Amino acid sequence: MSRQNEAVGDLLANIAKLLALKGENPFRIRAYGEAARTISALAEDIAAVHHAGRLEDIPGVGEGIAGKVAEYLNTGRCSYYEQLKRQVAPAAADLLDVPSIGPVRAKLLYDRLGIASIEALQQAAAAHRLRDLPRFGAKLEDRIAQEAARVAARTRRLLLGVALPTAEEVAQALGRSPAVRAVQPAGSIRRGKDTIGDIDLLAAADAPRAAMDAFTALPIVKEVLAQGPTRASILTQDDLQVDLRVIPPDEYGAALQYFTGSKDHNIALRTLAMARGYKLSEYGLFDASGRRIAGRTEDEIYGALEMDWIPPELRENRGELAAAQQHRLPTLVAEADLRGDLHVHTDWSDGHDSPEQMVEAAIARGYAYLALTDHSRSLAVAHGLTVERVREQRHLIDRLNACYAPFRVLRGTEVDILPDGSLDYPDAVLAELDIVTASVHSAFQQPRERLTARLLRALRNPYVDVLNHPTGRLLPRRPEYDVDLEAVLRAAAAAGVALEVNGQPDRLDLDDVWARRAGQLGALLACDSDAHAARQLGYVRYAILTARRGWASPQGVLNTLPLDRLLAHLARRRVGARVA
DNA sequence: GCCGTTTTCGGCCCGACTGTTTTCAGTCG
Repeated sequence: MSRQNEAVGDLLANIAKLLALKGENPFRIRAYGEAARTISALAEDIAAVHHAGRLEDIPGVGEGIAGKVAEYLNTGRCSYYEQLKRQVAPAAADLLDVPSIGPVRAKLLYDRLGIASIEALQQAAAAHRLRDLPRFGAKLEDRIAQEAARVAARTRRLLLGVALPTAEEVAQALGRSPAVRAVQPAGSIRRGKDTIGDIDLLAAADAPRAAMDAFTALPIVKEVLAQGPTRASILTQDDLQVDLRVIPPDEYGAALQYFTGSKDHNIALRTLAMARGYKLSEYGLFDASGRRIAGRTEDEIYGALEMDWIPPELRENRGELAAAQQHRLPTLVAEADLRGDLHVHTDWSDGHDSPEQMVEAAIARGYAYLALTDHSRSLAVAHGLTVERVREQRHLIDRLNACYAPFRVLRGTEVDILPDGSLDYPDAVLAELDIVTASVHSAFQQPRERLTARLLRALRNPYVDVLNHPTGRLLPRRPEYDVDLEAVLRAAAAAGVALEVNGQPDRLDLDDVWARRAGQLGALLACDSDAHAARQLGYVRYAILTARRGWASPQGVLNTLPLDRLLAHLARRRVGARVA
C-alpha cells in the first residue's frame, strides 16, 4: 500500500466540511481540520503509526478521530463519513471553496435553492436568485458571482519560485517610496512554502494613505482590485494578485508575526500567551491590564513569551514552539553556508549554457566548487552523454580547472537509475568520476515494491554519492511516485548517500517534511539547483528554504563542506567502493 | 473533538471587514 497520509488527511478535511455544512459545533469542526493538516504533514507513514498503536500520540488526535482513522486504514472506508454524506449533500461542500461563502451561506444556498455545485451557483447568481435569500443582497450576489467565476477558472497555487521574486520586486519598488519605512513579504512566502496561495506584503508607515497611494501607483500594477485605508489588492502585469497591509511602525512586529502565520502556529502561540495571562493579537502582546508589553519587533514578542525568536520557515506548529521555549531550535542552514553546487547541466546534455559559463556563474556566486552532472546515455531526450562523451568531457574539465584554480570543477554525472535498479554506466566509468548523482527518469509507474527495490539497489552501488529528486514529484501536480520512501531514506543514511533537496521551483524534492525525516534518520542532504542555465544557479535558494523548513542545519548538508573536506568525503567513498 | 504548571469539565485565538441590518451575522486571515 502506498503512503496514505494524504488520503487520511483528505478524509478528515471532508468530514470537517460536512460538519460545517451541518452547522456543527465550530470547535469540533476545527478539531477535524487540525487533525487533517497534522496527518497530511506527518513524515511518518500514518499506517505505520496505526500499526504501532500510537495514533493518539499524534497531537490533535484523540479517541474519536483515532477510531475513525483506524477504521479507514483497516477497511478503506469510514462509516461516520458515509453517514454524514447521507445527512448533508456532499456536493454542497464544493460551495465552501468560494470566498465569501462559508458554512451558513452554503447550507442556505443548498437548502433553499438546491445549489450543490459551482456551476449551479453561477447560474443562480446570473438569474439573480440569490439576492432575496435572508441576509443576502444585490451586492453579495455580485461578489459571489465574481468569486465563483474565479474559482471555476481556478488559477492554481503559485510556485514559490514565481511568487517570491514577484513579491520581492513589488516590495523593493514600494520600499523606495518615502512614505514607507519598511516593507516585506509575509504569509507562506516568508515561510518558504513550496506553493503559495496569495502574495501578502506588509509595510510600516506613519501615513498609511500615502503608502497605499504609492502602492497602487507602482508601474507593475495592471489593475487595482480593492483599496481601503490600510489594505489594498492589485493585479500585476503578469496577473498575479498582491495584497498589501499598512501598519503603524510600533505595531509592525506584531503584525508581521501575525500575518506570517502559519495559522496553526499562531493559534498555538496565542494559547501559550493566554496561559500566561497575556493576550496576543496583530497589534501586540498585552498583559492582563491591557497594557502593551511587546509589538515593535517579532523578537520582542517571542522574547516576552520567554522563548527564542523562531525562523519563519519553522512556524508550522510542528514542535518549534516547544523547541524555542527550551532554547533548542536548530541553527538552520543558510544560502551563505553553501560552498558549491553538486547538480547542474551544461549544453553537453540538455543545459542551455556551456561549462565555462556555468563555472563563471558559480565563481560569481562565491562558490569553491561545481559538479558538472550532465545526463547519462539512456536519457536520449536530454542528449545524455555516451561513455565516449563522458571521457571527452574530462579534457575540457581539466582545462577549466587549470584556468580557474583554486576553483574546482568536479567531474560528475546525473546517471539514470534504470528500471531494474542498475545504473546507466558501468562501474568502471563511474569510478573515473569525482562524484556520482543518480536519478529516476523513467518507469515512474512501477508498483511500489518494484520501485522501492529499484532505489534500494541503486543505493547499494558504492559509487553513488547523491540520490537526486528522490520522489520524482512535479508541482503542482505530478505526485510523488509510489515508493517506500522511509525505507529509501534509511538505506541512504546507512550507505552514507546524500539525499538531494532539488531547488527547481516545480520540484523542491525532497520536500520539507521528508527532508526533516531524512535528517532525523541521520542522512545528509544536498541542496542543489539542478540548473539548466547559468542564471538558474539561484534556484538553490528554494532548496535552502525547503531544507530550512525541514529543520536542516549546515552540518546536515553535504555541499556546505569546504572543498578539501568534500574531496576527502568523496575519496573515502571511492576507497570503500574499490574495497567492495 | 481535543485537552490539562489554573481544568477529566469547560473551555477552545482574535479582530476586521462586509453587507445586511437597525444591532450584528458571516466570513476571512
